[in-house]
Amino acid sequence: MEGREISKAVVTRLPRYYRYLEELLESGVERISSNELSVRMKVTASQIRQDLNNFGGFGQQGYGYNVKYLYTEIGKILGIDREHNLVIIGAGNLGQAIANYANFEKRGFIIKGMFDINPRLIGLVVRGIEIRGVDDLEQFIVDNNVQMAALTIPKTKAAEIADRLVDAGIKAIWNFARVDLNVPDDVVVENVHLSESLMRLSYRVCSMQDQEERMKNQEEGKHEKEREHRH
Amino acid sequence: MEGREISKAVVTRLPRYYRYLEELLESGVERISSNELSVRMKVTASQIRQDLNNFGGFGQQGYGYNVKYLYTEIGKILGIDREHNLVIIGAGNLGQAIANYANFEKRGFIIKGMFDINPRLIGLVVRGIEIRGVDDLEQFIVDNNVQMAALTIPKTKAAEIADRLVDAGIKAIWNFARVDLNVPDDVVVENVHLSESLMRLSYRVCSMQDQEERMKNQEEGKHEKEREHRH
DNA sequence: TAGATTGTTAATCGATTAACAATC
DNA sequence: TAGATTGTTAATCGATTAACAATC
Repeated sequence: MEGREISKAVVTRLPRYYRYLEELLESGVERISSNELSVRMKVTASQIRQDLNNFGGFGQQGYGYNVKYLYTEIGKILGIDREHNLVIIGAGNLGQAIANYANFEKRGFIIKGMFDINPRLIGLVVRGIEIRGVDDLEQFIVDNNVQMAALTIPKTKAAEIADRLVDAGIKAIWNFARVDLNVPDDVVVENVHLSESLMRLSYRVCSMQDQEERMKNQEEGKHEKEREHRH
Repeated sequence: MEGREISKAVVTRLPRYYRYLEELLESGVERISSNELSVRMKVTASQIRQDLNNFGGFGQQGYGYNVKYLYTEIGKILGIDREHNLVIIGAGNLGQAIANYANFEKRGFIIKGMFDINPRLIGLVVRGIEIRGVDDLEQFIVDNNVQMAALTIPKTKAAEIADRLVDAGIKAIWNFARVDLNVPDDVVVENVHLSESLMRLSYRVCSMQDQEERMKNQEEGKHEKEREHRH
């Protein structure tokens, strides 16, 4: 049962719905139609209804969607209602940034431990969490029932650590290292490749410039022609 | 001319090609066929050829692609061959993580300045860059010919700062704040919504668990039936 | 030349949008 | 009840894959 596979595109959009519903909730909006929401989010109402109906009928004809109810339901779908025990591997700036992001705890992501290879970091305390050496790693994961790991270490060490995490029973890796990890089918990896993100930005700003350049040249070409005509 | 619009999906994949080509280059591989590359990258050879041919014919029949040439050309397409002056707004852990990521400079992204609102951070020096107060912001952007800004501040301040950046002439915003920014058409925004990324991971690990649960139940159901049959 | 592999066209697949009957 | 808006089916659009002629 429940055989339908949810497309990747839909999963990508779910957290964005969640965020907009949170904003609506905070500003005291009780109900919203797919049409109103579509205007705010700059997507089609049709897409919103299609997306939501992958998971069930959360709305009511003639009324729309109850904001609080829909918010809660999407939270359940995303697994935000459960608790996820997390370790952070790599206690550099990025690892610490994640550790300090308080909102994560609010959503059920509990940082159980931080690890690093650098002996100068080991023993330091960030947000009440002691930074440990990676020797402990496997035992710690088992003892603390850790399910997820954020990987904020250089790519050179990432593959090796990922293997150890998987062997220790980790089921989800949030990968910030600049490599694609090879893991078994029952382990999920979510990549945050910051350098790729920055390159996309670079591509887009450059192609925007090129476009403006072309339009300007076109303008000049027109003027050129006009001048020619006058001769 | 050059009127064909490149699809978002293609742009997303380009930096990944770039990364794989870099690896090949580093390991001394001179030439590669779309087929070999497709195996490494776990995509179809057809997709690789289609993607690349959006920008021109970089390969040669019977030979494949010259790794170094293709790497350079994709670099040009991504704008990595040019220099981009960058400021970081928000000098917290995340801002510092970006400032410390040396690779960015290697690819032509030059961090001209860092800014923060927190007076306790102002005056500190990170990687040789002094953290400034935001009063300076507009003047600094103009004086230093800054084109891009990384926004690593809380969502409450993000919209206001984004407006100021745009007014000062910024053309690209790398947005880490948990909001969608409203900017004019000629300004590009690349979002890195970490909380959404983590929720996607959560979704996927939960649906993986559910799936395994279902399979287990199915197994048990089968055994149940077998037991019934024996009676 | 023969073999390999591209560039490109055509076929397929999936995702998005439109439309509307169902129903609150 | 009448009006509004969903849930869902059908139509459209775009992206991916397959196939193959061109050509190195």
